[in-house]
Amino acid sequence: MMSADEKKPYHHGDLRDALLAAAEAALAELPLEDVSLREIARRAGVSHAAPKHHFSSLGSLLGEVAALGFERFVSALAEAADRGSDQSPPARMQAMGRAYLRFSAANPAVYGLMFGKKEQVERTPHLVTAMMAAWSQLEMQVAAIVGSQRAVYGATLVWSTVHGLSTLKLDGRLPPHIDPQVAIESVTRMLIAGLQSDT
Amino acid sequence: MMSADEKKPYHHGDLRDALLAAAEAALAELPLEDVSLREIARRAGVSHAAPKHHFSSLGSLLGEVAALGFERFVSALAEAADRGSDQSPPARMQAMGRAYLRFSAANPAVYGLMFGKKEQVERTPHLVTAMMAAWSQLEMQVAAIVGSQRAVYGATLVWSTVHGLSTLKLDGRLPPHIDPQVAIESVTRMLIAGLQSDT
DNA sequence: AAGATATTTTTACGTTGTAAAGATTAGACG
DNA sequence: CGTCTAATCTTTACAACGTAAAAATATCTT
Repeated sequence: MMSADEKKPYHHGDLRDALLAAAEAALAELPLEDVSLREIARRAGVSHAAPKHHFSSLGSLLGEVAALGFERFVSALAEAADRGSDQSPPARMQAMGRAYLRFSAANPAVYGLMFGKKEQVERTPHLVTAMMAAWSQLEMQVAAIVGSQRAVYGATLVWSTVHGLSTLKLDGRLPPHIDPQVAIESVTRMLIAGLQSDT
Repeated sequence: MMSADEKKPYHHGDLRDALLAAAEAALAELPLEDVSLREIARRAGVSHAAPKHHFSSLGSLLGEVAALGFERFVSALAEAADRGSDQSPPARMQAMGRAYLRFSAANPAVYGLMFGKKEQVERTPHLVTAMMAAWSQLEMQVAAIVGSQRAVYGATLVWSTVHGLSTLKLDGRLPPHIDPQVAIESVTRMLIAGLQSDT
């Protein structure tokens, strides 16, 4: 008995989810370097070695957090695309660009995990499939603009650009006189022009 | 007496440079997470606390390494631009894009430091000025294509894209069927088209 | 030559990730 | 209903880290 989503079925509670939640909370509050296994365990109210039975290492825990991040990420972009489903493909693309930047700004630490800022993030199978889903989503949107032939490198262009802008901003590598909110608009505009010009 | 750039003026040697060299060597051989202060000191043949008098912390040492990296980076791009000084601005731009990717591929760890992959990299004054020099260089090249009016956001587009492609590649976030060597060509081509289309 | 100063080592503390051994409790089975 | 087994959690332990302070050593100045 005792279905998986009820609250305290076991000895202490279903620690696995509690640890993932604690990890996300820690990531939201602390600098990335301070998000340790022991800190996460502390927040979940268990001893520092308790996570061992649910995650073989800190890396596998963070890998799972990154995978969940990718899933929320895909949802956020899909929602943006759906909201503009009556618009032209380029307009949808621009909406997705905005949503992308909004996600990275709202979840800087998780975004960092997703894109490999922390070395020790394990490539969980879950993470790999979530990454692939994100890529497929983008490629489809780009295909609607340039055709499936050129979608691969078109998607590479788009993702590189939006990811680059996000990370430059998050890591403080953008000159101070540049407003990312403004930048994303002009950048996506030029981006789409570049896509369309490619015969 | 004893000018600053002569070799062994002090007690043990000029440790400062030795530490910087040891750090770069360690970065070239070890995963970023294993590049510790103690490991660097070990390689320089001194005790683990010796660096304290030359660098107040690991972060300040790495900050200096990043600054030196930016200087080599600027040189590499400048060389690429100079070699094509008889070509059109767009062709120069493309050459710089190639050089950019080549640098990041040849110095992955230092590149990571330069762009904030490791949290604890201190924003040394030296680092800040080196970063600004890199930005100015790019902005000038872009201005040659789109005019100084639109150079700011044009440069943002270009840097975002090339940085994004570099990091996606270095962090293994690019789908396996994409060849970065090929990608940089088509990406810069579309990029330049996008720049020029922006009226 | 001797004192002052800069440099390096030794020692120490609190932190981390991970492993192994011990305790505790839930679920299965008789 | 009681006992046994296996999963879960805690305790304990170890090697590594960054940083600080104290002790030692060599250099520079006078």
